[in-house]
Amino acid sequence: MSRSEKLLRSLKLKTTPTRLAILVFLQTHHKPVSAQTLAEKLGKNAIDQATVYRNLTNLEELGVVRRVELKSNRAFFELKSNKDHHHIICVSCGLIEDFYNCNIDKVAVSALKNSKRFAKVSEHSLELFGLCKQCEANL
Amino acid sequence: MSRSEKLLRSLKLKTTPTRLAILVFLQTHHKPVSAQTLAEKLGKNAIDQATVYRNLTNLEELGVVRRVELKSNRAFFELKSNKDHHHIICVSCGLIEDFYNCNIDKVAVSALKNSKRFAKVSEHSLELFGLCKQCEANL
DNA sequence: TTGCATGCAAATTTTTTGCAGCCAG
DNA sequence: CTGGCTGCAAAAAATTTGCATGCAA
Repeated sequence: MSRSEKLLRSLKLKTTPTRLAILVFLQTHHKPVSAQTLAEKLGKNAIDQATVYRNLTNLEELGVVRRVELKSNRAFFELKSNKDHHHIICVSCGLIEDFYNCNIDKVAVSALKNSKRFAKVSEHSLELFGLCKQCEANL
Repeated sequence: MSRSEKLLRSLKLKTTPTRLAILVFLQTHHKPVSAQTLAEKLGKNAIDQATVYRNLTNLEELGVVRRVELKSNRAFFELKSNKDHHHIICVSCGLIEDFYNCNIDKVAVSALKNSKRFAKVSEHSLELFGLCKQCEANL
């Protein structure tokens, strides 16, 4: 039984080909993917976009998938990993890499200390935007 | 001459009532606003949404306005301030507060150090999500 | 068998674009 | 006067929903 299949079991979701394909794709591509890309790239007999959205939404609610905002009007999705990681994105070519060590705890504590109305921080989003070496060289 | 008017002058944009209204609104409400809200709330004779988007896009390109991602499919916009600030958002009621001290430089330097392909970081996005005291009390 | 999942189509929601007329400079 | 702005309407893009059928458990 594959890793994705086990995951579905543990989530008490049915192991359908579609769902499996989506999970495998996300596990293979270690970077955020748009719903559109998923709908297109999944096999020859493309999977319906509605199904893609439904599945992504489900998996997000179950805490398996994270919705990432990377500028543009599109939403991107990726598997949550145990490591709290973020992205560094090239504004010129769109290259995406992960990075770690965001040191958010200190920031969150300090933010709460300075706030009168907030009680706690449970999540955060953080993306860095810049230039990759190749794009910088071509400027 | 108002503050907004001066700003428009310095940007070499024409001082039209619409543009002025948008800027004044953003300067008054110190928090991110959706294009929809702007289009609705601006005076009795609402301003066309296309115009709102066009202006927001212009102002963003000119570096005056920042597009903020706050979950949901809508984009939010706010004036850029000289201070690099971020938001802490209540996931229950939507309350938004600003916070400062995000200490991004260290994070960026460390991310670049660990990356083989990236040359520099020029921007970043960071939002904290959590619960405000009131919502936590009502849980 | 039974209900969760899927495909298909259509509805929503959000943002962009074309075009003709208007107005600030 | 003139090019940049605007409103209106329509197009495009992104996401969600309804419904009948299909398939995993």
